[in-house]
Amino acid sequence: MKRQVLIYGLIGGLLITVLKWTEYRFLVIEHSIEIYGALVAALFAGLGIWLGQTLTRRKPAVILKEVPTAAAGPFAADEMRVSELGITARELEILGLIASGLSNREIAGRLFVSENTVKTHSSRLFDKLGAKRRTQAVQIGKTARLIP
Amino acid sequence: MKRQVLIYGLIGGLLITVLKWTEYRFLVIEHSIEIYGALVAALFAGLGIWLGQTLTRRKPAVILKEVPTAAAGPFAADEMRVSELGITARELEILGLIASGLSNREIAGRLFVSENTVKTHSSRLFDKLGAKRRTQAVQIGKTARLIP
DNA sequence: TGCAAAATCACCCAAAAGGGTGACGACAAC
DNA sequence: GTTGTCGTCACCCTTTTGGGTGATTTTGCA
Repeated sequence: MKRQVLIYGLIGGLLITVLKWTEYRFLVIEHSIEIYGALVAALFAGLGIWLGQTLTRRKPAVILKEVPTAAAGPFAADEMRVSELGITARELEILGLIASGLSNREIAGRLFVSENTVKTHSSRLFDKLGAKRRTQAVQIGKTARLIP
Repeated sequence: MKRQVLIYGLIGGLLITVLKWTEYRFLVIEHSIEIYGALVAALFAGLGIWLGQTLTRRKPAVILKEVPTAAAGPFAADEMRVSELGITARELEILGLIASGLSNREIAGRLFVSENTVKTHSSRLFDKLGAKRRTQAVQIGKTARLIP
């Protein structure tokens, strides 16, 4: 972050210098306001694009859409709460498989990983959900709309 | 969308007008190139930012927030299937407690019976449901509408 | 009243689940 | 280059769960 501020400052100074130079340069050539303006415009347009991309890079645009449950359409996990709880995609996946009644071994087989890995994931999952048992994790996950 | 295009057009026209005005205004006042440049710079920086954000915007993540199904009155177990499977009231009660995430010990405490009793009940329950685990029993119970 | 079903409990054993720790590689971010 | 997160896996140990067997008491109903 500090480096960025420094770089911005340097670029600013450079720009001012360039501007001063062009100013003197073109002031003697008279018919230059248009060119000058275009130059500045192009320059700052580029800077603006770069700024826009840089500063807003990581913020995902989220549109909340309320939908009546009605016909129980294709379920979509409440990403709000998922990220709130810091639950990863893998953990959510495993929560779903637990909810469908699979044992750790069966989950491991289905995901092509070791049983220990499944246990690690579920451990961390229970921690994040505040659950002591898989049944409790399922219950919490359902009321929090993490799983159907 | 059409409204937005219109508004953009209007803003553009307005900007052009303003620019023209400032151009004439400042051209007579001589020392105005800096102000003019700064204005154009700020303008195009803003435009650049807008462009950067617009052109590189990710598809907005649409989160479907399901509204709790209206009413969905007090749950009533499907007695048809209960009697079909030969599930007793006590067993159904225990299935509900299992689904709510309680351990056998906690269920025993809540029902004022021994843990062994709970285990026998749940054993017979799993047998009747064809479940090997409590999570599976919960899943089966839910799809069979034995529990909410 | 007597029987069958249901509910209760105990004991043993095996399997599954869970807690804790440590480690490693991949990968993105700063 | 360093840091942090994620996913992966192993090992050890405890708790929970489930299976099997047997037994006693309650209860609903014929």
